[in-house]
Amino acid sequence: MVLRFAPSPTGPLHIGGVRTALYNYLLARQKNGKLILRIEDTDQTRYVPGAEEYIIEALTWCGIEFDEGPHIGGPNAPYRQSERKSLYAQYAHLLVERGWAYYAFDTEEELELMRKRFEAAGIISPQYNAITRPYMKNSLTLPPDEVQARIRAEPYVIRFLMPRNKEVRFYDEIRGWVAFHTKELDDKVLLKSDGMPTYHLANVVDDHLMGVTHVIRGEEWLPSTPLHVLLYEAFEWEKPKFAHLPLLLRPDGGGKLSKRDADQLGFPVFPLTWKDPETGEVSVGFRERGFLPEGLVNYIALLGWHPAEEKEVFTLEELTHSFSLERVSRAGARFDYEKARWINQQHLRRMPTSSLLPQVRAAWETQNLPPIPEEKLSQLIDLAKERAALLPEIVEFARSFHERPFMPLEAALESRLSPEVIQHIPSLIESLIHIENWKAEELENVLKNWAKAKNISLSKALPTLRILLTGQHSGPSLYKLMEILGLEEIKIRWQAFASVYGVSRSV
RNA sequence: GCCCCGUUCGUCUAGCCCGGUCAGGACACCUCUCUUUCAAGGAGGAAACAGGGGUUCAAAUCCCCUACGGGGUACCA
Repeated sequence: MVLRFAPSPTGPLHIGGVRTALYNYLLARQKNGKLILRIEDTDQTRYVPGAEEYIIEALTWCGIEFDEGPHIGGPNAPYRQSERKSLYAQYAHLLVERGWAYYAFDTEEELELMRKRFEAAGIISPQYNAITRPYMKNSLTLPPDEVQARIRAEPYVIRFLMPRNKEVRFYDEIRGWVAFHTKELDDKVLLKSDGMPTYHLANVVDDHLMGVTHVIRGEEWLPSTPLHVLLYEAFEWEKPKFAHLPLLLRPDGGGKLSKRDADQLGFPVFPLTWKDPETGEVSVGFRERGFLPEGLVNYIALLGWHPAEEKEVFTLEELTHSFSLERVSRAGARFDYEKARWINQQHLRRMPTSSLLPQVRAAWETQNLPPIPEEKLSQLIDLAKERAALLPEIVEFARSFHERPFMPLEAALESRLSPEVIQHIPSLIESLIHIENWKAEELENVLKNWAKAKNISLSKALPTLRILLTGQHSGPSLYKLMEILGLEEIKIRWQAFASVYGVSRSV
């Protein structure tokens, strides 16, 4: 089983592309097959610098690894179609020889003229086909000697000679039998005037040459599949199996998720942040938003595929075992950011703190936050990961805890303070000093005894204590937080509070 | 316009191929519960077979039509 992912380096890979790559990857791993990355850069006018590197980095981040590709080489090198350019012409000419294709010399203006003329005659969208072909300048209408002269003297394209009236049927692994009629299809250009192949020629030639057995791609390719099927026939090659994945739709369902939606939607559509080299525009990626690759991959796997069991949280490894094309659905799926967050949260909770540590540490440093001991950061991650959906929430929690509360407090926090509780804090500090076993459990005992002794309810005391110690009105267990804070820091924070709020006795 | 693909809770979907369970799960939402708080957790709730015709004792499931949505219709992929 040989599969491939064949993106075009015209910009950042969006999330739909990641899913296509993912499904190819899952199948390749599951069946012990081979996965090839092929760069389809046959349109030189749409080339975007950095796009290829982006694609590779993004897929690598997701954990999608290839067996062959431009970044790692392989027996089928080169893997960029621009570097395979010389290859395609001979195949195009072979088709001409076999009568499946022909030369065409029409200029862009002439094509435009033809369209206008036929439109005026009442044809809705004129194509280069059996009807219009006889009126155009090509090797089927021009005398042979003129054709030869033109081939030598001017640019030309090679077009596929679409059979007049034939039904093309093929089996789609997801949709079942699909049929098209050739009378609806046109004479697609196979080889462009710059010598580059179009996608249609290049993907068929390369898939054949690289031994690809399964073509898994987006649904937008379904309408051109009959052409590809005919090409395999014309070449007398065995065709691969086809599977066309449902599209990833915008949350409103109004079309496929596209690059343009990135900014308006309020959530990323790219795996990594992308800066447009032309406009300088920046689109935030899932990685930068704080998604774990495991979370993102898990979520997008679920868009259009459903596991046989009732389970939703999967590692990449588990996905390779559970995935199957039979359970891919046919209808387009809308991207639900809330659920994506939830899935990510599940992964965050399962992730050992030790593997979260480097990532949090990295974010900590890029934000130039005050130094923090490894041990303490680790303890904070432990507490925070249970309640965070995205990585930055952990960083933010650790930061807000590590930094001393800003005094005076904001009015909203101030209003939650209980003066009665504050009166008794000095005596609490006194008790804390005598604790031998500085652990959350012991702190809980001491606090409870203190509250009892002072005849104040815990539900009144704890919020006030939390605010003056952490500057937050909610968060993880206060006992645990106090354990991490330590006696000295608690004293310091209490003093800072007391000096601003004028509590007479301080410790 | 034409061609192709699609249509089950707000969303992702199970069930459809091989007609017959209160149409199941998850996210989000609501209620209760636990908790010092916010989350998380636990319990419960509301919520869908696009419409119309057939076929059948029986249809979400098979057939046809309609509507709606999407994709394609380039010397773009």
